[in-house]
Order: sequence, then structure tokens, then C-alpha cells
Amino acid sequence: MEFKEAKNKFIQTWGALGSQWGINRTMAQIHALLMVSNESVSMEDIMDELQISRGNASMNLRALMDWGIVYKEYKSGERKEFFIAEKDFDELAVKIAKERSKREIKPALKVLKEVSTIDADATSEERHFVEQTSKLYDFVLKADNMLDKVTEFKDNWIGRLVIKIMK
Amino acid sequence: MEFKEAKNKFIQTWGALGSQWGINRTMAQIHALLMVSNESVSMEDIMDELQISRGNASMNLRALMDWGIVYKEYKSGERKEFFIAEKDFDELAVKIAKERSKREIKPALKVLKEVSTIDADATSEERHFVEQTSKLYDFVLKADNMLDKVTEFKDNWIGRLVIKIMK
DNA sequence: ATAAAGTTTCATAAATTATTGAAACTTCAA
DNA sequence: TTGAAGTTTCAATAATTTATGAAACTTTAT
Repeated sequence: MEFKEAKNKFIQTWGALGSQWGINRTMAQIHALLMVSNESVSMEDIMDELQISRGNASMNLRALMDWGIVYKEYKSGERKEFFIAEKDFDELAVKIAKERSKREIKPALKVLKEVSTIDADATSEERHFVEQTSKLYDFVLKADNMLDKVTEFKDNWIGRLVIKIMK
Repeated sequence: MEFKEAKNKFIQTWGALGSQWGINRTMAQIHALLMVSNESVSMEDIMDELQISRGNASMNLRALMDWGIVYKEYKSGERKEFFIAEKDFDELAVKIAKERSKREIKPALKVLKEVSTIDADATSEERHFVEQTSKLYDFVLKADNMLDKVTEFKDNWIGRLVIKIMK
């Protein structure tokens, strides 16, 4: 396989992986492109390489910056803006985890709390509902807390974690 | 909030959470319904409660069974099939993790391996590509292994993990 | 063996999500 | 202050994903 083919394959794969995990394809592709780029990349270059429109590029770059995993770079002498990706994967994982927790898990927890605290009538159906949703609340809370804890290990947390788990 | 409202809210929320994580909304909703149900539920009941078609119900139930998180139950005397959800959340998490690893992470790893082992020409661009994709391969592999390890803790792995992390 | 009840499949339709592209806006150099 | 280069926004459109429903298939009781 030659370089160009490999690069393209990587971008496509990363894009597909993203879309399976609730991150839009183009956003993941732009991120992939930036990750493997030596130099910072202009919006023009991104549009050109991924064959996407200006609007699409602009919106997804903004989203990536909102997530804190892509940064703008201003080059002196150049008017244009350039972009670079967070290349520390541990940092990347932490940021993605935090962002998704904030956007998706926290709101779901709120609802779980609400529905698990209705005052259950005497019917076994209602008691079962309250029991299950309470257990689920505890479970999701624990899982989410784990993500928070993980963010305290700035340095290679997955490595440490694996070592700990394996004893 | 009364029971019916709470139940509905829970099903909607679980469905939304699912769709944000790459599991289709109806599949997650059916799972939610089964989780909070006292008794096993027939396909008719599911169709009725979620207001979905027979085909949709059938396909998503099949998917849930493929994932190993919903089971069929045959009641003696009844011709109809009934369904129940895996209600052990640890078991549920393990099964979902395994399934997604198999379907999504493993294939991505294969591609990462391929593209990271092209013989890099002398250009710094190509060397950088190989370096980055190699590092990413190691990272994803480690993360995936962690999921595998986690499955060895059948009993309340998240709890143990949190304790370990917190020292 | 038959037919009624139950279940699955899949081509088509609907709904959702992502993308385009052109207009509006911003910045900067002269 | 002007206008050219650069950037963002968003209504319209395209692409993708999901759902429908009717036909085909299977099972079971008689």
C-alpha cells in the first residue's frame, strides 16, 4: 500500500468509527486528517482533501474546537487560519469523555433520578419500575464517576488502569 | 409525576441515549421497556406500547437477542413468544462492550495495523503518518484490551474499578 | 393435511441527519 | 473608508438511517 492510499484509508476508517459512536463522519475525518498531518492545515486544504464544502468544513471545525480537540493557529505573514489537532491521545480521550458525559450522560442521569423517585403505588409493577430505575441510576452514576476519576490521571491513564486491573 | 408518565419518560430517554451511542432508538426503547417490566412481554405488547410496526419490532428484537441482552421465553400453554431483558447491569455492560469491540474496534484496529506498516518513504510527511498511526494503534489496542480485561470481573466490575482507581 | 395463529423478511416510504452553497458578515491592508 | 480576502451562517437539498406493511414463511392444533 502506498502513502496516499494508506492516508485515505485511515481517514475513511476513522470517519466510520466516529459515526458509529455518535460523532459525525466529517468531523471525525477532519480530525483524522489533522492528526496525521505534519503541519497545520488550512480550511482550503481540508475542503480540498476531503472534498467537502466550505460550510461543512467550517461547521465541523467549529465543533472540533468546541470539543477542545482541535486548535486554531495563526501564522505570521499569513492572513488565513490554520488548524492543528490535539495529538496527545490520552488528553484526547479525556476531552471526548468529558464532553460526552456533559452532553449526554448528565442529562440522562437527571431524568433517571426524576423517574426513579416517583412515589410508587402499591402495585408490584410500579415498585419494580422504581427498583429498576434506581439501580440503573446508581449504575450509570458509578460509570460516569469513573470517567471523571479517569480524567485525574493526566499521564497515560489507560496504561495505569490496565496495570491496576491486571494486578 | 405519575407512573405512566415516568415510564414513558424513561423509555424516551433511554432511546435517545442509545441513538447517541450508535444503537438505534427503537432497539434501545424496546430494551428500556423490557428492563422495567415485571413480567415478560409479548411482541404485540411491545408494538402496542411503543406504537411501532410488527416488522420494526421483530427486527429490533432479533438485534437485541443477537447482542445477547434480551431473551425469548416460552410460556407453557401460550403459543406466543415472550421477551425478557438482561437485568444484571454489569452483565449488560460487558455484553455491549464485547459486541461493539467485535463489530467496530477490532476491524478498525486491523486497518490501523495495515496503514501503520506501509514502508515509509524518506519524506517527513510519511514518517509522521506512520508514527501517528502506530501510536494510535497502540492506544486503541490498549483501550480495547481494557474492555476485555473488564469482562473478567463478572461481579460488579465498575465498583471494584472505581475503588482501585481511587486507591 | 389443513388452516389459523404467529413470525420474519424486505422493497418501499418516512424520518432524521448531514451537506451544500450563496449571502451575510468580519478583518485587514492600503 | 474601501474593498478584497477570509469566515460563518442557515435555508434548501441530499444522503443516510430507520420504519412500515404486506407477502412469504413457519408452527401448531385438530
